[in-house]
Amino acid sequence: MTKIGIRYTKPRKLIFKALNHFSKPVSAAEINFYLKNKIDLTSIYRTLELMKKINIIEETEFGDGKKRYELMKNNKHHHHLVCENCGDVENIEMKEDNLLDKVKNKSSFLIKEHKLEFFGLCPNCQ
Amino acid sequence: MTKIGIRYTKPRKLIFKALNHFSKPVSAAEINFYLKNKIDLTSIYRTLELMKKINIIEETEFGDGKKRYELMKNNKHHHHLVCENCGDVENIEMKEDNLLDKVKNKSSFLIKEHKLEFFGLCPNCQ
DNA sequence: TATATTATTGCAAATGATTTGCAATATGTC
DNA sequence: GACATATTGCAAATCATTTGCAATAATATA
Repeated sequence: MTKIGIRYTKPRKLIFKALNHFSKPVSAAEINFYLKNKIDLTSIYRTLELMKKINIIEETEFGDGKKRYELMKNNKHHHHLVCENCGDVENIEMKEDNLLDKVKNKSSFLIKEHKLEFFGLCPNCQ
Repeated sequence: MTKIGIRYTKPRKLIFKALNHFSKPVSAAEINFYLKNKIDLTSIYRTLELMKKINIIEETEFGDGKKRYELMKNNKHHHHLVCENCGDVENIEMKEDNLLDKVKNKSSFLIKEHKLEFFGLCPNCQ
């Protein structure tokens, strides 16, 4: 009997490399462009889906109808500042335990994750 | 010379009524369904666009690829708890000045707005 | 009140992101 | 290296949203 498992293939390596290259959330199309079309968009989508499932990337949405993905470096979750003018993104980390505790007290939901994004103007665009 | 202006038409009244009926963010399709197809989807999209522009509704995304809209009651902005199982949504308000101040200090972005959403399981689905 | 002027609507078709089916290919195991 | 299975690329489908345009509705003015 042959073992089954997830394979670390050439396309997946490239997509991982691409994600690693960016330090901000990127769309499937951006990865595709960065990889010069070497990998089919479909495979990029499927790989991202997989990476999301095994929890090595995080998905974000900035409101323009495309999903963006980002490697979850050292398992630390962070938030984003998005420039409404040029689209530039800055990462931001913060202690948010207080906030989370507050919400957990207020609500009877069992909270698993949260998303916090800020929108405004980057230094260049102000 | 004829004056120009925004018209408060029948379709717009209905869409407003629909938004008012829901106490959570709803998609264009949900509004359309609620209004029993009386108003064309296109017009719903255009009206939502307009309402967003004149700042009477807020747009949210819960990560399933649809935009949702919600009336901005008494100008108070709030956040959401989304059940990952049944899709139910609970509104939540909180004092977040501390948080905002912190971010403003940490970053050189000029922050205009932010979105904060929580995901987990509602009481029924736990 | 009728008419003129401009805004808005509905329909059909276009677009853009993402997904699905499937045969061809690459991987890892024995 | 041969085999079993996972993965890929391509074409086509799907889903949300947008656009063009001629028909219609709303409002100001005669």
